[in-house]
Amino acid sequence: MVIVTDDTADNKQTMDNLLKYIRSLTSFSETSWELLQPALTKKTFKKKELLLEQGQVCNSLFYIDNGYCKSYYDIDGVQKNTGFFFENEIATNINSFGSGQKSGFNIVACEPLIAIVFDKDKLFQATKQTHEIETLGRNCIRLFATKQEEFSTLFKLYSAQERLEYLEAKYPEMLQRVSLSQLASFLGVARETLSRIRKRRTLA
Amino acid sequence: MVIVTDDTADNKQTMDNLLKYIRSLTSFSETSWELLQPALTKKTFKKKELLLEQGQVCNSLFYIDNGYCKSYYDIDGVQKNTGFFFENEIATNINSFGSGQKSGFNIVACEPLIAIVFDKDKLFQATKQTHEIETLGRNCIRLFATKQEEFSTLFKLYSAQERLEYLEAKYPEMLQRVSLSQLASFLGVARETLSRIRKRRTLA
DNA sequence: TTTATCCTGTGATAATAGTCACATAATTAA
DNA sequence: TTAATTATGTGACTATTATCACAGGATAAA
Repeated sequence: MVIVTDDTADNKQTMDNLLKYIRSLTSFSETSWELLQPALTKKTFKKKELLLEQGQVCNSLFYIDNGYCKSYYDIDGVQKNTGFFFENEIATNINSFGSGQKSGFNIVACEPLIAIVFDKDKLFQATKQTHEIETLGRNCIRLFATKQEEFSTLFKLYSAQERLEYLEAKYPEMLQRVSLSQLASFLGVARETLSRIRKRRTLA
Repeated sequence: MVIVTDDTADNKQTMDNLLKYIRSLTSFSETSWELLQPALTKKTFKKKELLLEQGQVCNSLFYIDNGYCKSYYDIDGVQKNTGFFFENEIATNINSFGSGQKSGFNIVACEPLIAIVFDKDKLFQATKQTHEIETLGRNCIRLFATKQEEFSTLFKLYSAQERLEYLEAKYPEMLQRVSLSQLASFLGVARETLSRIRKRRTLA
């Protein structure tokens, strides 16, 4: 028995994953998919490799096929994490991408990463061809907005411990894959504090 | 000299404001503007009147022409503010509007409010007619996402005092128009704490 | 394997923020 | 105008979190 595992087959799988993701968001014809192709490039990143660097303009959307990445600000040499992006999510700086302003944060691969990069200019070309691509874009941004709103609300409504419990309930994968110190930064608490909160919870 | 101040003139002014706002976001032809009309209704709200109620599905976008409103969660009878929306902003629950899920929060007029309501179904009809309306929608959501991201980042990067200073620098209008106790909730601190932070700052 | 690096846990202490109580000021309604 | 309501300031005290220091464990690289 021969199992095909060459690059071509891998690429096909990755592209299939993306199409499946897209179709989970909106109806998407074969024609739209063909029109979208010129905007797409498969790309791999090594662990710790930057997808986006602070000070640069973000001209890409990154569909995460495998691995995960995070966004972070560098504040006086300390990394403050603001988001984690796993499989079947889009990572980007939506503000920089949309407005052309410089990005205030970095995006870095936390594991070896397989992504499909959407080129902004080519995507906008494709967008003009069909409503489906435009609708896709709108839905992607809406999901992004919803998530941001969700996390910003977390801080207004809940204590650090409640925020942790929320993530445990709603994003268990994040807890599994992200280290305590990385998560602490995202939750806006010191790692020591998160360690103690976790201990309190396992005792109680 | 006769100054025309009847309803018709008022409506025209409000509509003109909206068109100006739209054209600040994207190019928008007279044709698109005409196509959009069926989706629009001018509406006024009294102070404390609800634009959106928790548990209802949000089927509207509210362009704020005059006055301001806020979004808040009711947690055990206590109002926790999550957003303020002033003139030339769009207030809505983007998640509920986009997904059809019930809203988890309320939106209420904090002053007598003049708004233009976008009806969802009619807006979607209009969206199919021209790319410009779809692009407008995408830009509105992007602005919304950017703002949510900005505020959620605030909590991860800054202390309560730094968050206040950020608002003072970037959204001075909010400080002017929103009372201390309302703002405290938005900043995720007790009103007493915000009062003391403010005192510390005026002394220093 | 061995070293180096990173991650986690924990004590001690300081800083920050929350809660309760109450006085006063400001605003709104009668 | 007066009364009622709402908003703010502040003291006292408690709770939570940050910071520093250091030890031990896990992981990765040589």
